[in-house]
Amino acid sequence: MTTPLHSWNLEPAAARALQTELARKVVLRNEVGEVRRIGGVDVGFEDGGKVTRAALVVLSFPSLAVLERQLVRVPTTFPYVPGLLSFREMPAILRAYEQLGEKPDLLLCDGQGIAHPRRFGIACHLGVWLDVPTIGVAKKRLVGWHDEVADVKGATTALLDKGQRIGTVLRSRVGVKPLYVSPGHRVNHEEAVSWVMRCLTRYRLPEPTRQAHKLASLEK
DNA sequence: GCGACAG
DNA sequence: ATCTTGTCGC
Repeated sequence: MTTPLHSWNLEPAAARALQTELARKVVLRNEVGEVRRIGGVDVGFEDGGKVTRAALVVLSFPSLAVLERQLVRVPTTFPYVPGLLSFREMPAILRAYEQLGEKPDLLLCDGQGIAHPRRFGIACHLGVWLDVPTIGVAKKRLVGWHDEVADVKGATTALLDKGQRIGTVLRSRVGVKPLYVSPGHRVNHEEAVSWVMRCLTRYRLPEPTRQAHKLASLEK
C-alpha cells in the first residue's frame, strides 16, 4: 500500500487542528502484550534537507539483537516546524514500515509522544496511524518543566505542563543529558519508562533508537 | 512585543 | 536535523 502524499501536505493551521482532533484517539492505557520484537525509528536528512531518510530497525527482546533493518529515502515535502514534526517525517517512516517483514510488538520513536503542545507528538501520530504501541524518546524538551534529575543511571522526575503529567525525564547513563520519555499510544507512563530502561545498555540512547540513528545517519 | 522551539 | 576538526577523558 502507498501513502498518499497529499494528505500530509497541510497548512500549519490545518495540521495543528488535525493534531487536536487525532489526539482524542490516543490510548494511554497499557495495552502492550508479550514483546518479542521492539522497533526503533529515526530520521535523517541529506542534500540540504531535500531528501528524507527514514530508518527502522527491529530488535529481539530481551536479547536486543538486531533482526531487521529498513532504510528508505524520499523527497522532503514539509518543512521543520516545532510541533509539526510528524508531518515532515512520517511519510518516510511509513514507507520503511511497509518494507518490514515481521512487524514489531512495540515501537520506540526518536521524538515526543504526548509531551507535546497538543499532546500529539510523532510517537502518538505513528501509533494511532498504525494502531500499534509506541513510546516517544526525545533528546530534548519541547514543552513542560521539571526538577533536576539525579546524575544516576535510572533516575527520573516527572515532566509537567499545565497541571498535568506529560512524560518522564530519565537519566539513561551517568554524565549525559537526560532523555524525555512519554507515551505515544497504548502505553502508560510507567510502562513507557520501563521499556526504555530495559533497552538501555552502555549508551545514552536505548538500543532500538540508537540502532535506528546509526542506520539513518549512514554510520554503518 | 519578547523568547521558546522534538528533528 | 545538518554544516565540521580537533580534543578531552575513560
